[in-house]
Amino acid sequence: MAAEASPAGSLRAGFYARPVVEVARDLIGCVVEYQGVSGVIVETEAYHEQEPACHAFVGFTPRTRTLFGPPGHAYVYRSYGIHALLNAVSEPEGVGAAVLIRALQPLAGIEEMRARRGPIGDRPVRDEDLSSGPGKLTQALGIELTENGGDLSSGPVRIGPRPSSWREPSVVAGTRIGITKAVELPWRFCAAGNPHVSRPRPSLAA
DNA sequence: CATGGGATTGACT
DNA sequence: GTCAATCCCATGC
Repeated sequence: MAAEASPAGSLRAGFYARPVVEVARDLIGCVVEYQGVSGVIVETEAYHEQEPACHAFVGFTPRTRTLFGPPGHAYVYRSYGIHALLNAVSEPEGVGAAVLIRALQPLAGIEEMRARRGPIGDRPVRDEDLSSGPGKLTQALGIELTENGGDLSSGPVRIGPRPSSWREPSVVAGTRIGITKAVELPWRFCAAGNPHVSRPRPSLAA
């Protein structure tokens, strides 16, 4: 389904209140914006409380509180003690599920992203490496744990519909990255052939 | 209260 | 290819 915009330019809450795998696929091509810096989503993964790779698998705890809350809110958590990872809470309230935003194609504020990200060693970060990973994109946008729980249609972190300049992207599915449980589920979605997708690139077509 | 494990990244052999 | 950094929080004693 096409992403429906509200008058304010963000996605409607109902967009997220659907099966999380559908939301993950449909978020490809949508825009994440934070304090004037933005990018088009080119890679996502779905997580659901009924499979063990999802944080919500353990049930309702202080950590998973946001995951069980209303859809259309941000779930931001720290990974490996270093990186903040951004998710969009999905499914109806009471169901623990979210879409991990894994990569963006920079849209606005590219120099600000480069300043936050680089340099690596003595070189500036290449455009295709600015936000080609879940930790990279939150660093590039400046998103931290304080944004956990924010409303994605009215809060500081916003997700809006596909830019009019973008055609509907061709989406490729594959298995999720960096997990040790439920590794077989094909719940990773990427914009086909897009250079801003993280490694490894998938090969299966959806 | 102590321990252990990450939905990652970048540096290094 | 290997490996460490470093924080939150779930789990177990």
